[in-house]
Amino acid sequence: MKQKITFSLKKGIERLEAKRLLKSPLPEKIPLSLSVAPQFGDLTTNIALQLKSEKRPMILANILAESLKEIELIEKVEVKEPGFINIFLKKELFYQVLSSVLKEGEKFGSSQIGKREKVLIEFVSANPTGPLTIAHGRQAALGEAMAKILIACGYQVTKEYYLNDVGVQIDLLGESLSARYQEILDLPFSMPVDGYFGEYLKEMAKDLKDKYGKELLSKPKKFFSDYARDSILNGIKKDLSDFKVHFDSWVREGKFHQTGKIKKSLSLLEKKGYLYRKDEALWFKSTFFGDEKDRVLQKRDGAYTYLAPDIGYHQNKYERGYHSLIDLFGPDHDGYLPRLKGALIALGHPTQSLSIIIVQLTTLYQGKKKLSMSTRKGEFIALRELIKEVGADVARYFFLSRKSQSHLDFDLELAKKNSSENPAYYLQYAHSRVCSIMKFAREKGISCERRIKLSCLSSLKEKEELDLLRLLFRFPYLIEASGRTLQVQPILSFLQELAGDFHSYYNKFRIVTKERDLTRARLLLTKGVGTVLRNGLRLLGISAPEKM
RNA sequence: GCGCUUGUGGCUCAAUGGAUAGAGCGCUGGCCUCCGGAGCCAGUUGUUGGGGGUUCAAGUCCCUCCAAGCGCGCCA
Repeated sequence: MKQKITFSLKKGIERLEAKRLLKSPLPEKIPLSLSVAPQFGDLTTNIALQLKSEKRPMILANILAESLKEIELIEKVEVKEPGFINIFLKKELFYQVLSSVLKEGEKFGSSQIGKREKVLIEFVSANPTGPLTIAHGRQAALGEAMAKILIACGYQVTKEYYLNDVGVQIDLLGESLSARYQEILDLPFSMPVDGYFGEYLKEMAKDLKDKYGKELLSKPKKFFSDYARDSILNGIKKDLSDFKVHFDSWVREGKFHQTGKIKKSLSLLEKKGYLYRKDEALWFKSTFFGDEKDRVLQKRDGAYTYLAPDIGYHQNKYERGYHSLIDLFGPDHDGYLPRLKGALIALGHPTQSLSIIIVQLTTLYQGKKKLSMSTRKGEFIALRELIKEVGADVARYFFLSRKSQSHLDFDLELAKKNSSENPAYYLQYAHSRVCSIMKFAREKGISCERRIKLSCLSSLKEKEELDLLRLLFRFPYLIEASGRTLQVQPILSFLQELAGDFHSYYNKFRIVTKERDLTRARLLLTKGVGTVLRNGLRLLGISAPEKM
């Protein structure tokens, strides 16, 4: 429908051009958006306001509006000051939408705009030095949702977790565990200054003592760091699976050190002239790409900095055939971006091929008290505790109901207290209500499972019914927009509106009545609403229960 | 000090530069002999941090000031 309208508008504009009414070049894109309020129709365009002309926008708008009236399924076209063109669609179109919802089922809302393009989305990637925190939970919820949305838009998506499994942090982790082990054996011990002080290492040390007694005292450092790393990693994997987040691929940083990939990327940079030596270290000219200073890639002692393997890793993503990369990072990485982006541009990759999304922190409150979140100091609320307190669905709802660049305040007490009146349940309740109505109808022997007759839908005449149909009509466009902008939150707002309208409708009208055609039509509408709710919730990773 | 992000009812947050700034929580008062009351209906709450500017149109863009969070290593 949208395509037909933009096509017609385009032709209209070309005619204006031919009459030499325009001063500006033809616009590349015709803006056509879903209207914000019912009195402005279903679709609206401000194109007449954007064209530069000697004529007033209202005049242009009227000319363009004329040509739209020819299109099938358009009820009427109105032009409003200062030059909006508002398009009202016919009821029949909405009946058709409902019938495609019912026909397509769980596919409704999907599209092929991604053209099977390969996309790699990397998120969480927490170091295996401690349990996942709430901040990681937010990234996990967002990344998982984005991936599902992109898949629905027809992209080939790989979800990847990059594991920093080597280096100073892991050494420190091992030393910390080793110290805790000595502590629990009542031997003198000293924690490294920058070590990890969380309770989880004490517990791990206790496990070691229970299993092996004093046997491990002679083990080398590497034993402790490997042990700590692997058992924390197992914990992370379990947390993720409890949070219903699944990764297609796990990549270890260690692999890049071994295979010489880092060296290869660096020599490529060198060939292009972006590297130099100073003070016995190897530097990258990141200032050339807008960074505040140049960065060291290889230290005086020959070891790589964090940046070097990361360049190798990203280069490797491109080599694996991905056209576009998405990274979700925490806000502590924002100063880091210019160097990474700079390096990838230096390697010849188009700047638009890399989208980096900074996911802001979540500040956790217990009532008025702010809880700190440092993994090293051991002060944090683990994701698993949050899930235990409020459940995975509620946690997801909170994470996704804010746009990613907003700081999010999460009051644990409130979330617990309000658990029975939680906004997350509002959506799920609407879905269960749909299921319950369908069940009621089935038990009464009323079936609407057979072939859908459009003629029966014409009994849907109430304003509330048409409004619900309008919402169903919007859904596919919303998913497309979400796939383009990587904004997840609008889907949640939409579902909230759909659930709200359905709840109101249910309270105002009876679905199952004595009139057969009306009942059948309303049941189909109910079923369609349920399908869209379920599809939307699935994209967000929130379950859609049939009963609550 | 510099950089990034944020500032919207009492609280937590929405609003592709568009038309009357919306939800939830809270508070007040109503609604089940009938498809689930985890719901619905009505009411209450706003100089969108302050000040300038751009635009037919600014919560949204630009400048400036104020406030909060984060970041400014040959750490990761």
